[in-house]
Amino acid sequence: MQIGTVADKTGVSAKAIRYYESIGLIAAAHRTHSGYRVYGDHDVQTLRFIQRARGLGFSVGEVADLLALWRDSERRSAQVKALAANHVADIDRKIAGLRGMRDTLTYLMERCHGDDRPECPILDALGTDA
Amino acid sequence: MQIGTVADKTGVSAKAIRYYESIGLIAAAHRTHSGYRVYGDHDVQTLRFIQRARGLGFSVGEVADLLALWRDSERRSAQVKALAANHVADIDRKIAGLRGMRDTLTYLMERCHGDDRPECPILDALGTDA
DNA sequence: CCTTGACCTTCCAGTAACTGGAAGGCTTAT
DNA sequence: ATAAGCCTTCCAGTTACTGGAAGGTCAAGG
Repeated sequence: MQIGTVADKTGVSAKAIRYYESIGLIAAAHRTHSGYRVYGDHDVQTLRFIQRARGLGFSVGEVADLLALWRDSERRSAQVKALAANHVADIDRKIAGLRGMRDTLTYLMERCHGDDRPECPILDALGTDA
Repeated sequence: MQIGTVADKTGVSAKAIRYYESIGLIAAAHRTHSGYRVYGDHDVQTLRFIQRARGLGFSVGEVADLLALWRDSERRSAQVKALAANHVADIDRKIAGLRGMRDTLTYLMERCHGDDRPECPILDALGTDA
């Protein structure tokens, strides 16, 4: 299989696959005599795993850890769960931050007439000395 | 006022102030004969505005728009409100994405024993062919 | 007068996780 | 022979800065 086929099968772009190889997230692919990368079903599995983990918001570094655990038959599920728990905590922090922004903005927007006049509590809130 | 004083007063780092100048978000500061940047209270106001807008998650480009509106006495509050509304929509999309991740992860975590055994539905979910 | 310390200056590199594009090689079909 | 559609590598750009190097400036102290 060439890289384009793998890209189609996994949803990971050819660019991204090369990138993952360059940073060592996946092993360097075998090459044809002319230098083309060659992949097998196993690589497709790995890239799907990566794609799903990235889709759940895990960083590439965390994905590397997850991959290692996935391959380690001696792993303790507690390790995986802990990794996931940390990630959920990260997500919760992000959500909390975004909700704070959202609440402030909607509060200000409710008070903004949103018409042809210049008065605007949103700008007032950003610009006051307080 | 030197840049360090302004940084202290506004919470914007000296590095960031120089960066904002370099990208044109703020005007180039006057200089002393020896090349030091000099600021006044007006600049402090502007940087506070920027800091607050960034704190609400507006991109630097959006902040530039907000600053222009802030300075424009002819502005229509509808413009400001529309900008804010777009940003809230962005935030909502981000929150929705994060919540989806969070829900999937907590669902899987609830089913993971999290003990010394290797079985783990989290890895299973990432690695299955489906 | 000289030094020390705390400022300031510019410029380069790095961050995360890729994407886009240029320049050029390979394969297969026409 | 050439065109289409792959593939290759390498460089640049994205966002919003931060860190650090190398060096100039200014006020205080010895």
